[in-house]
Amino acid sequence: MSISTELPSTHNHSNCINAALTMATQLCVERGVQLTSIRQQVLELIWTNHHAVKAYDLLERIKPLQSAAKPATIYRALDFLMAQGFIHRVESLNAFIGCCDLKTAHEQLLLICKQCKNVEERHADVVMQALVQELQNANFIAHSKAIEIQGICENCSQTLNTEIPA
Amino acid sequence: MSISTELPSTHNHSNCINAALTMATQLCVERGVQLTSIRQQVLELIWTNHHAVKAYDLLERIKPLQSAAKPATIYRALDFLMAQGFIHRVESLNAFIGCCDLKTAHEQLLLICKQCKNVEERHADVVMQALVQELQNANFIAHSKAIEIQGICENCSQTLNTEIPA
DNA sequence: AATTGATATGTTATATTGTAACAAATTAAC
DNA sequence: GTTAATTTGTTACAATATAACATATCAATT
Repeated sequence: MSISTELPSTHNHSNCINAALTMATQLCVERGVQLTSIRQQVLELIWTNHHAVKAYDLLERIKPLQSAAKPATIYRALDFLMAQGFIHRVESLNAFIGCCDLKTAHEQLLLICKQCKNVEERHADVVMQALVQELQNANFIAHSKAIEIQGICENCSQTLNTEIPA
Repeated sequence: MSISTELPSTHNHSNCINAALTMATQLCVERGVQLTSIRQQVLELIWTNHHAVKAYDLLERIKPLQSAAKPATIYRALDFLMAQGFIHRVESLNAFIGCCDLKTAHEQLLLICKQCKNVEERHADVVMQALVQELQNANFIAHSKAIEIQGICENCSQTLNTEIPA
């Protein structure tokens, strides 16, 4: 049995990378902050695919480019990218993904596929509105919201279904 | 300025502890699994209050009772207690809390107060229903759901409001 | 161009969180 | 009582993250 570890073939990933980098560059100019080469390299490495990436994997991957890189190098870049909203931390994986929606910067739903490791970010406005209402009911002042769902994505469950004989 | 780190005075915490231990004991009998003394002690230590507790803090706290305790001692007990649904892992804190709702065992909303460190578990049925619908829309098969909100709880924001002069 | 202040990076060391692997002990079932 | 399964002890280490301080870079002003 083969297992899908890819996104649908309709997905042209270079579009994702280009859009993210262009947008980040533009926003940094607007905000008067510096997208230094280390920060840009880390952002590009995170955007290698739609998997969540671990800090120490980033460290290994950046070493050919930045031979002096140490853990702090990566964590500082990650802190910057998170502060700017360019990436998300996936709490349940201790890992990081690129943010797919830099314009609205809503906090969103993360669908984490255990099979292919892709993480999909969804708007889920209905869920978010219900959540905001519930937080009001609780008189809770939210600073950050993380909704992380672990399971099997559509693509993987279809692949499994069609490849396992009855 | 004083800062509240307590629950409202209406809260009688020994009720929480007793209920949790009684229920856990009963469920272990029903399920034919062993609530050994280590496991029970860890569960009690988690229920010391409504804060999320870190594994290594539990290790320090259990040492007077179990002098041979090592990290694995704690992590095994935590694994057991999670498998039985007696505790939750708080992903965004790398910490653990007692589950307040052993009967229904719904996955719930965690409200994490940065001020007093208490973690409140809420049913939030509307949110959960919206979430289930959204997951159906996405054709995502969920195995676990974590909704973790960081912020300031009702009690702390009231305390702050009344104690900071205008 | 030199000075300054702010920001970013280099570097070392260490803290924190979590697991693997195998031996020994305990418990439950026969 | 013997056996099989489960639990615990123990050692070692892997993986994740931060503290602290030195150095370098950059941009704005003298």
